[in-house]
Amino acid sequence: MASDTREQFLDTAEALFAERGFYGVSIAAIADELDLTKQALLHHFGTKEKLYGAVLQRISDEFERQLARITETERNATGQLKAYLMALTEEARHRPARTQLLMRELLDNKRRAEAASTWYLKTYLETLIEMVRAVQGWQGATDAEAFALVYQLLGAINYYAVSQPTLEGIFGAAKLAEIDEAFPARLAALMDAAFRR
Amino acid sequence: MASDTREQFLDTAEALFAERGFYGVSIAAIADELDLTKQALLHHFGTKEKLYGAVLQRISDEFERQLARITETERNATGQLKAYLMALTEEARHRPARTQLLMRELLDNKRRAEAASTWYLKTYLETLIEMVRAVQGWQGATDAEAFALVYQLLGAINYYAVSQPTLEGIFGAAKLAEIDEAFPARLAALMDAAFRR
DNA sequence: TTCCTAACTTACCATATGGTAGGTCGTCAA
DNA sequence: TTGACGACCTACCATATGGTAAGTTAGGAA
Repeated sequence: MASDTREQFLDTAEALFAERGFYGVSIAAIADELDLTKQALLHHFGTKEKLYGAVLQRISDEFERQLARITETERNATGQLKAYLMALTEEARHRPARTQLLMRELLDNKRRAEAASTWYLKTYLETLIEMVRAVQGWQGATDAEAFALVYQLLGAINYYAVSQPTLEGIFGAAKLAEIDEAFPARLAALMDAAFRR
Repeated sequence: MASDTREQFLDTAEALFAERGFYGVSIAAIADELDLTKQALLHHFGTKEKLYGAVLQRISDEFERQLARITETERNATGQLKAYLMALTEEARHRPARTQLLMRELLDNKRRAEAASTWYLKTYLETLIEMVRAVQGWQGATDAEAFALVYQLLGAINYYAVSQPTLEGIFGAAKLAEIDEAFPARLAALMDAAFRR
């Protein structure tokens, strides 16, 4: 099927870009993975940049869907925020590539500075700030305070997620598994402590 | 002076690698910055990989020195850990390139998987875990718990540091300055909350 | 049957890249 | 004065890369 190939391109591109970064991957390498030529890829996406953009777009869409799903499910604000951040942790653990890619994007963003690459964060962050505001004791917080809180938690989650391979290299798989088990509980504790005011 | 050129190469290499990543920078570009040819660079460092290694090495050395300095200065354990993490925040803010570079290294590490690139983290993390253990109420913590705590705080700090340019793009310089001011206090609060047990 | 289009392919190209080979030149010790 | 050496440079090269040009082929509409 036609759109099937396109989707497969997006999958492999996402995985490879996450692993090696934009400059670390050639379009030929991506195409090879599917036993196609790079011209097939160019046929679908035009340029390498556009392919990369399409990968980000797809992630952004899924992000928004996920956030929406949780705000609908959970009732109270604190629960929502907590549930969302824990879901993010879970997601980051079992699909690390995505988190890696976004971290790279964060790093490269300055140069590739079109507004196009920040959209996915803006509304997302604003939603989270709103959620903090709804937490007991945080109604009066300034934007900056609410942002700082939420960003610190995001940092705790994403930094850890991205470190997995390196940590495995340092401590070994067994030790990492232990840490991996302790992490969510510690995170929950951190969140509770952070919300208290 | 001879070693002066070498040091200058390290400086520019560090800045450029931080900004664009290993594959995003050519050795010619680095040399250009100093009005030298890439052969001058190769003369000093042999290969691009070795240059990169030298950059990391230098950072690692300074890291260790800084950690040592603080463990000597501060007396009680909680104060040490807190002081160190706040210093890290400060450092990350006014020298973001370094933090960026280490974040990239974290991401690329899997592929460039020689032990050589993890050394700088291992002893460093172990020291921090020891410090957590010395905090009141944390003596009985498992390695995994202490690690999780410390890593969550490192994540909060580094993720934020690395996000500066992107955040400026999203919120504008004025808003970012506000956030930047609120951040340390929130971080201190988060740490206090996290230590309490 | 004919025609059009999407989904590819092979050929080709300009440019960039990391690295080698072999110099030049100034400084400093013998 | 000479000779060695470090710090550079010019010339060169094989390879990889993103992208263009010009096909080929299968399938569906007219």
